[in-house]
Amino acid sequence: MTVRRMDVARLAGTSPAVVSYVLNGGPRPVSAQTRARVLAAVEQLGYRPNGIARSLRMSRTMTLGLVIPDNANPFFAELARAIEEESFAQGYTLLIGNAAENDERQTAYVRTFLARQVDGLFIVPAHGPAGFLGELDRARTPWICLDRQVPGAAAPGVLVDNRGGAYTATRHLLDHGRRRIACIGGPEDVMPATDRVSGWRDALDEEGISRRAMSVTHSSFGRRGGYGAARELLAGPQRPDAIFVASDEQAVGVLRAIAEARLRCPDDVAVASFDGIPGAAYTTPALTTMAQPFAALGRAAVAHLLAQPAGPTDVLPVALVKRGSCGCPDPPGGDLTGEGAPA
Amino acid sequence: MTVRRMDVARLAGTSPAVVSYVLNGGPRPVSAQTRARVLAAVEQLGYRPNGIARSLRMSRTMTLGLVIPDNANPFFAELARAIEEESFAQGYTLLIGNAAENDERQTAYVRTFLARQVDGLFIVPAHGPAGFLGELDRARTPWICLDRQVPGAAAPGVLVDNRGGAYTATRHLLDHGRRRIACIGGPEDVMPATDRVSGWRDALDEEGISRRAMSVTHSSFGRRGGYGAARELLAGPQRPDAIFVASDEQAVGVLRAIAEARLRCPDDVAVASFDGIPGAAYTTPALTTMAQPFAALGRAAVAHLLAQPAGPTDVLPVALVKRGSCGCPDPPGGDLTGEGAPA
DNA sequence: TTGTAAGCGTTATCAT
DNA sequence: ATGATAACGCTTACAA
Repeated sequence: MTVRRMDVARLAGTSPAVVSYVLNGGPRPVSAQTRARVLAAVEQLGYRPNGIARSLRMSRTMTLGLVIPDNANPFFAELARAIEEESFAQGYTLLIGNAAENDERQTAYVRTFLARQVDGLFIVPAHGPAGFLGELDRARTPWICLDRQVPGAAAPGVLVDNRGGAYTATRHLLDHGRRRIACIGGPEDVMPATDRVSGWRDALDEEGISRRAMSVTHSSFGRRGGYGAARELLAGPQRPDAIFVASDEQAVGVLRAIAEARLRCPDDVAVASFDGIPGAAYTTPALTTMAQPFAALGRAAVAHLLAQPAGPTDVLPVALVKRGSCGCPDPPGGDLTGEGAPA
Repeated sequence: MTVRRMDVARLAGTSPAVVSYVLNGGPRPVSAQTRARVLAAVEQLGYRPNGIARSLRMSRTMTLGLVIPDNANPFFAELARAIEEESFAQGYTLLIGNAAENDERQTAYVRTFLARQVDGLFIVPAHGPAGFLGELDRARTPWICLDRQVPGAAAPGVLVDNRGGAYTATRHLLDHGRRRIACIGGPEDVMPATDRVSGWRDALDEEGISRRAMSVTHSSFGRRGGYGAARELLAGPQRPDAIFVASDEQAVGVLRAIAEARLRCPDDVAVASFDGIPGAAYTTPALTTMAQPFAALGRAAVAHLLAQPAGPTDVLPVALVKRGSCGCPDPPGGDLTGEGAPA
């Protein structure tokens, strides 16, 4: 059908194996003369090795899989980007599956990725049931969790310091003199969000602020969730003078709600959030946020997955990025952080 | 090594071929009894067919490849999302390669995707040289261009009505009574941007506005490019009362520049842009934009790629979405358009 | 209705 | 240094 390795061998007047040795640089030496003839034949015929056949033979595909809950969410998109970057650097192609917050799709992706014999699997478990675990337990494929841990399984993962980061952000709001600091968290039981709520609480506890004065609102992730939660919060009896928001994406909605309520940020209500997505640098005012180390996360994730045997769960630090929403001076033109490349 | 089809056959007391017939529902019928035994054996052994071997045999991988110039750009991210969605619906897995605006990476991705025997390839050609063409000409793999056309090759593609859309947006600005409508385009020679500049010019021509009064600034795509271009424009001698911006992403930067110049949008300077990315609904004010039909683009792209023989280039319409930046009432809480799902 | 066997294109292990 | 040949795991045509 297409041009096969044997065709090249024939044209070069040698055997198929030698063609492989030339193309793969081993494992056996080839005389310079034959090598030249082979290369010429490859060029002439436009021969391209069939990676599928190679994978079958080698039982390695040089492919990794990543399943994320929702690629419309900039945080996951950025995480995927970082992992793709590092995978590419390591010679792997990355398969990305978008579960769209749907356990069936999540499981379907794990299944097809496994069927495609990926060499490893990254999973950011969607909120809710984890049917994919059933697919994984029989398989020999290594896999790790990212961003969150899945309740049942004891798979290692790569996480960030959610609690400590939230503490730092809230502490910074306190340092700006804010005292009535509300919290807009994620859905009730989603892991990174609950840890962030804990960090916020730690900071207020330390300051001796009574728990009764601590307002926590649970909202879905996403701009809309943040918008809705903030609307209620701002219309309530005890208007906060600051809000710690569990994600940048929600914070974008919060900013919008503040503007619609004819309040000013940061003057009336200061805001600090979490994630450090690129878009956080270009809101008005720009968002003060705990930036996740995306590039480092990508490197850690790939290294962790490929490591044999797998090490314990990695916890990476997050960094406070001060911009206008907390009351710090708003850097002009957004800052360089997270600037998208031209296109 | 792992559990093979033959192991299942042995346990079920039948032949390997029958196992295939059961699992693939054909091509030959299997008695209900044997079918049950096979299924039980599959379940008991946790057998999962090896997709690589299957692909090799079938010379079909049920995989499509997509190469985009820059996945940090929300427009391409959204396009990728739409294509992934439709590919998944059609039973295909999508391989996404991020060229990072680098022709070498672009070519590398085309090469590896071809080596992996993808059944088809979508390419959004990066600005600049197109080394990937060399990889493609020998290959039998079908491929199409998206968003832009590549100068050399005569590959069909799926595009949108850039010129007409830009005309509509500019016309809308004129209808708001604006007359000094500047244009912030993309890099000099990038196709969709030049067409959009043409559409803007069409509208002003029609209105009888002299070409000398038409200010066009070329900037890189991305927020930073838009920000920089707008800064200069607003500091210039003849401040425009409206700006047509070639992409939403640039428009975000433009909005920021307007705010920093202590001007108000839309009162002092109205803005309309192009693409309809989700983020455009959550700026302050929200962006009036020509929305690309992402879902339809995804469907058209997949259908086009899989169609044999390939049809002519598709051109899809774009739709004016009126929000606050042009002077129309700003819908509260952003509108539903492009709302990210929770995560 | 079921068993057998020939490939798919590669790599690696034999001999030579 | 090189030429045959046996897998890798699957699908399907053909024989029984």
